[in-house]
Amino acid sequence: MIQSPQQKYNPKEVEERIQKFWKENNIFKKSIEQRKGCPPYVFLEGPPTANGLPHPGHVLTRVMKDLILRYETMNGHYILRKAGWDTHGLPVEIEVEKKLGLEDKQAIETYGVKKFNEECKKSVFRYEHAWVEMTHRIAFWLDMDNPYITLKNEYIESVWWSLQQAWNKKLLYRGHKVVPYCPRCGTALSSHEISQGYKVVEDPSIFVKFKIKNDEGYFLAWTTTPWTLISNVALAVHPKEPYIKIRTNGEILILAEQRAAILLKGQEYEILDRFTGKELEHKEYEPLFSYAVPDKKAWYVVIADFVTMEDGTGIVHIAPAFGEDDYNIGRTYDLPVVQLVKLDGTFPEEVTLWHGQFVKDADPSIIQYLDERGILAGTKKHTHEYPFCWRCDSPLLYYAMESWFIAMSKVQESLVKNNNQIAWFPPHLQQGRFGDFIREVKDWALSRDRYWGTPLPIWTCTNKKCQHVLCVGSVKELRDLSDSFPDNYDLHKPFVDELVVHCPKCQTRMIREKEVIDCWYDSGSSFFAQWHYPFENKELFYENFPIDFISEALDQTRGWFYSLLAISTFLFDKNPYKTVLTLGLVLDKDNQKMSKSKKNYVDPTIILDHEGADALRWYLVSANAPWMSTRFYEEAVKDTLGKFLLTFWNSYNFFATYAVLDKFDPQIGRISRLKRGLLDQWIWSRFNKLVREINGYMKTFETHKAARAIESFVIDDFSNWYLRRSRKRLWVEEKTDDKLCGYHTMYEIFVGLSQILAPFIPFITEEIYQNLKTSKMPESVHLCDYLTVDEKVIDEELDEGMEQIRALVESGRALRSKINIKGRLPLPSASIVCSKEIEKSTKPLLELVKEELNVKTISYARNTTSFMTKTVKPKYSHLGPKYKEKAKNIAQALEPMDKHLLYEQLQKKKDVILSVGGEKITLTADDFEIVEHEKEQFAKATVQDIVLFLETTVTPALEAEGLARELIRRIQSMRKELNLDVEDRIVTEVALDAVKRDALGDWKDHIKQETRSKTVAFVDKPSGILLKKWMIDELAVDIGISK
RNA sequence: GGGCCCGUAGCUUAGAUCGGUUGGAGCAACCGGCUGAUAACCGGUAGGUCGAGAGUUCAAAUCUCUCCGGGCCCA
Repeated sequence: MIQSPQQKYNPKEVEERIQKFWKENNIFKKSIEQRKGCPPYVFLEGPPTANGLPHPGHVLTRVMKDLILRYETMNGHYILRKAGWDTHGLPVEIEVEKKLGLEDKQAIETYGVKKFNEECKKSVFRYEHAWVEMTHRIAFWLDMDNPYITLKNEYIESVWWSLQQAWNKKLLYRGHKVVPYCPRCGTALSSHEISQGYKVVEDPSIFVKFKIKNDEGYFLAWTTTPWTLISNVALAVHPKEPYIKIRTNGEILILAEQRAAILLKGQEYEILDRFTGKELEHKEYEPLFSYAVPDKKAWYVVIADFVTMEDGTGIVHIAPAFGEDDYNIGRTYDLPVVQLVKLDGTFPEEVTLWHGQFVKDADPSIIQYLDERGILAGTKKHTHEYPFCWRCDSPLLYYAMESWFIAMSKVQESLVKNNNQIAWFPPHLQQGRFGDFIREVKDWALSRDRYWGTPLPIWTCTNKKCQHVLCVGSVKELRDLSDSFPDNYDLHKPFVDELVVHCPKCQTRMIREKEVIDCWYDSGSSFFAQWHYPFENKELFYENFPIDFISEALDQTRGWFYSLLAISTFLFDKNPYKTVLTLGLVLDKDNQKMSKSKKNYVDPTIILDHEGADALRWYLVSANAPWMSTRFYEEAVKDTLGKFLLTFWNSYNFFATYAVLDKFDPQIGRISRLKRGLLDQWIWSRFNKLVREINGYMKTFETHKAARAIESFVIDDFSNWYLRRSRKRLWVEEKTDDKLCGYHTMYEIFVGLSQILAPFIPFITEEIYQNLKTSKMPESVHLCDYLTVDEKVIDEELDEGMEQIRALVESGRALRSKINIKGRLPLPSASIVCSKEIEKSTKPLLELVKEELNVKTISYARNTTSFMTKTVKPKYSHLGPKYKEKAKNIAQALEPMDKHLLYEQLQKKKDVILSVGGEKITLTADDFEIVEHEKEQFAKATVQDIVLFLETTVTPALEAEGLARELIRRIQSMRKELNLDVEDRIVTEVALDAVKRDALGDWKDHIKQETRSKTVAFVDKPSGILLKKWMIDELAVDIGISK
């Protein structure tokens, strides 16, 4: 039996109650179990790190994931929803460093790596509770009891296995990576660390001459880091740009033509030769310094696209140890990596002149030295951004560090191929940001010289003669290689480093490479490592690969979305996921990124407490396309609550209140839909159209459009039209068929709405469903199947007719307001002028118009003639030039004439003869404009192809009826003021003007009935428990009512 | 510095793929009305250099270029 719902919607209370219901009845578990054996829809959770509090952005991601997963579950898919935690990485270490007051790596070593890593392990779950709580409150159904965790031995073992695969495929190699490095802290900085420390500084920039080998003249190069010249190994030019050889001041120089024009402006120079950069390739020059002893060919010209014509000379000095571009071009040309700078940022012994000096401090001295040797062509101050250490404020050096790489460039074609198999939402990312990235993919710098991470499983034999290197791919392998491998182990530093591992070739002790790996590799391995594949769960893995759906925010494009694809590509040569939904960022009210330092951070729990999870979810889903950034602030969620959720709740409340009153039972007396009235058929047709529309939008993740379609259905079609139009039939006391049809239709729509809305707003829909469901229906709305459209019930003609009817009603009401005739005053008739087609589609619904417009009769006409009259108006632009000064007199003569008669005369006789100042003047139709307007007793409104006329003559009878309605309304509002029950009966006494009293005689019974009065008496002095004086227009009325 | 996305009324937005009459809604404001479900509803009024400028065109919110602002990613 349907129960009376709460009048006020209290989100927190409803949500807590529903959570309890789900928990007690294991609904989440059942929603998965019940689909066992159904086609799977594989989802992979992008693991968050729980060492920080969840952010509104995380809420959005979780809401969107939940929406899609609930939707697909209801559509009959079996979906596992394993949670995951990302636990390694530098941010974790930094948090712990701060907490323990450790300043640098040395301090960590002193503190003890074991203790440090234990702290890290604790730290990663510091806010786990907050994450679990948030996930729970927004109702993201996720199996958080069995998450994958990247720090677990099993997880690490799977990662090791994959690294061994890379090793076996010869993709894992040791090389150099140029990183921003702080010489004081002795550590490389991650990109997010350096982005905090850019400053604008002024540095010396110098022009240097490099003597061409076996030829006269010099290459003129430019640099802002003179200290790197000592490690110079090449010069780079742009392949396509023109270069010139010139003679100026008795010197021969080569530089870019464009740059010469700017640098040597006003100076005289003679152009000796002209060529493209490409032609200079491999031309040799003499080194500036003799400190470097390269092991490979060096000191020649290379070509590179990154050379710009915006500054410098178009010739760039290359030192592969100190610049990423330099390093990459060095790899292309197999240049030596000359690195004449020590880790502490000073020059080593071989650089005799500046030995022991900090490189940046040595710049002036180097410049002076070059000048003395006559190879300095000029200096210039250069202002640019330069990174500084956020910790100690030292200038950072770009510095080539030894690093392990995965040779992604070798599988670039597969990456592109596999990317093309993925359905990207929004599509532009596939070939845009992401496609660009993988087309120019660089080798993945995998290793991090840090502590808290998956250890790189590479061991090297310490025997100088052997030097065997191996990559371990399982715990068993490692155990077999080592002495005394304990039962209790933890595959982190320092355990792995302390193991005594023997070389399988010479039995000498092997030492592990000290690094850990990039934590992006950890999370990118989740698609197999979550199952401990290939050591366990092989079948589970194959059932869940490739993944159907992943979704994260835009910043993951080159993060997790890439690391998954990269790893899957070299392991399986397959795209790991079929569909990826990229979400926009969540910004604050002013479109600014949320951050704690800016204090514009909105705490989601406040909104959850005030507006509730459903309002929050609905706002996030309906506000914007998922891939667009969304502003997030409480006021916006509040609007959503008021606009949509409360309307939904109140219409449900209205229905349920009456259903309870009438003891409506959905299982009794159901009337076939075809036998129901047109209004019922119409709303059912609309509802099915809505279902069709939603399913279309959900396929393309246009969740905002789906949400808005539902919103407009609920508010406009269902609440404001269907329910409003249905109110009267519920007020009837006896159980009419019409009333029953209404109840059944409303019931079916509410059940249907709770089902289609369930993935969006899981709480309120469950609340409604629980009250409405019969014992034959699934125990939770989340165990129902999603609705599919019933095309048969969609009636386009009815729909169109209703559209026209609603447009008519609207314009009719506007018309009444324009001519100032209140809606309560009945009018004798309305006429609709329209085509036969429109008549056909609107005729069955005409009763609605009649009631809404409060007219006695309504009829159709094909044309407007009987309502309009045509008149003429003198056309002064015509009469003026023709009659000059007489025109004024003509106008005067026309003035008193009946313009309609004039029109008719012009129609019949074609002319009109006037006598003006004794002169006869003949005017023809050309001299007039025809003006059309409605006859006096009609008011006219036009909607599209329909013209509506209201007859405005009010008879005394109509006036009496209008007055009766005015009285009813006032008595009703007094009932409301007394807070009476709908069923309560009252005694009504009314005092009003005697004439009106007589006129109202016929309406007394009607008033009695409408106001549920036992008696209605016209008296001189009304009595009652509530007495009120009213003014109805000019008429004073006193009313008294009592129970 | 480079790449990508975004910019429409005070706010939230439709319209942009494919140029075509006067750029639609909702919220908020104001005026009027209605109300025995509603924090609602109905009618009206006001509110727009469609981020700016230039170009293409008979015609640009829509196409092109430049610039400005915001965001993300990469340097």
